[in-house]
Amino acid sequence: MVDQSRALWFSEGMPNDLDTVFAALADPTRRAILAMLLEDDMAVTDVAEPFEMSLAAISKHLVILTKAGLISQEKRGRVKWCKLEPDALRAASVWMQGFGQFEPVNLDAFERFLEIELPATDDP
Amino acid sequence: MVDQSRALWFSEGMPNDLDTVFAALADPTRRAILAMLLEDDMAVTDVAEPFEMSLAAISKHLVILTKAGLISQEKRGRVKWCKLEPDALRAASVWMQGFGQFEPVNLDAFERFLEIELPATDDP
DNA sequence: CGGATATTCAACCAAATGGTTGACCAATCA
DNA sequence: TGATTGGTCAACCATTTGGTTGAATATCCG
Repeated sequence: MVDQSRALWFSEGMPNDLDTVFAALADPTRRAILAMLLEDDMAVTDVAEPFEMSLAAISKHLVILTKAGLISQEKRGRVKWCKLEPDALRAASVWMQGFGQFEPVNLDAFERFLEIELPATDDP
Repeated sequence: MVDQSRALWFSEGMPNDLDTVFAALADPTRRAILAMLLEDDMAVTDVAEPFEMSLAAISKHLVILTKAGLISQEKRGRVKWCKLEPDALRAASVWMQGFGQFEPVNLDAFERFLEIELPATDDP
């Protein structure tokens, strides 16, 4: 027999912020933005530059990332700077590890993952 | 200056299966189902029982979880058994850890997390 | 001041999402 | 056989999502 309370605590009540975080991560454009911000803080226009969609669309994506707590935005002068806030991933990461019980993953693994997924952009 | 290739490898090309996994995790009902399956394999009807939605709705959620690879379904007789497939979380977990660079998370942390999030279901 | 730059707002649109209901199919049981 | 149980399918609906365009709002620069 299964503990049904598990179903309730997770599906009821206030909008779990895991909803927001996972939903934010479900879009490849937003994950790409996060990957870019991993290297440096960026202005909105610069974030938008490599993408083929409008600035307004990117602006919306940034709002979603901000609401999820995954980035913060600070306006200095007329430019708005975007900063990665990796702590927002902690709860989600903990949640996932609870299932996977993976061995601790290190940065090397992440780099390998990037290499595998990366199409040949070094020789354009 | 920022490496824009990072934006492209992530947003272009075939539908990244991180899309599917994160989208699957973004719904609280589906996370609840996964949590239930953490304890035991279950038949579809039993999965549906604690929820207030129709069986058909749950059936759809299970399809989504299956497509994401997060569960597998095997039909024995007239009942279809659902089994957690935690390996599907690995890629997503690696992706997230690349950002957070969290200290290794252990099961204790997960248990604490469950306790915190759990409303008082012990005294109904 | 006036023009350019940075960003958001508002209205709109197509497609995807999450749910419903009722019919349907398969397997079991009496 | 016939009724019941387990589960999906199909059609439908409301809402959300991800994008567009064009106008609006600041801010900086000469």
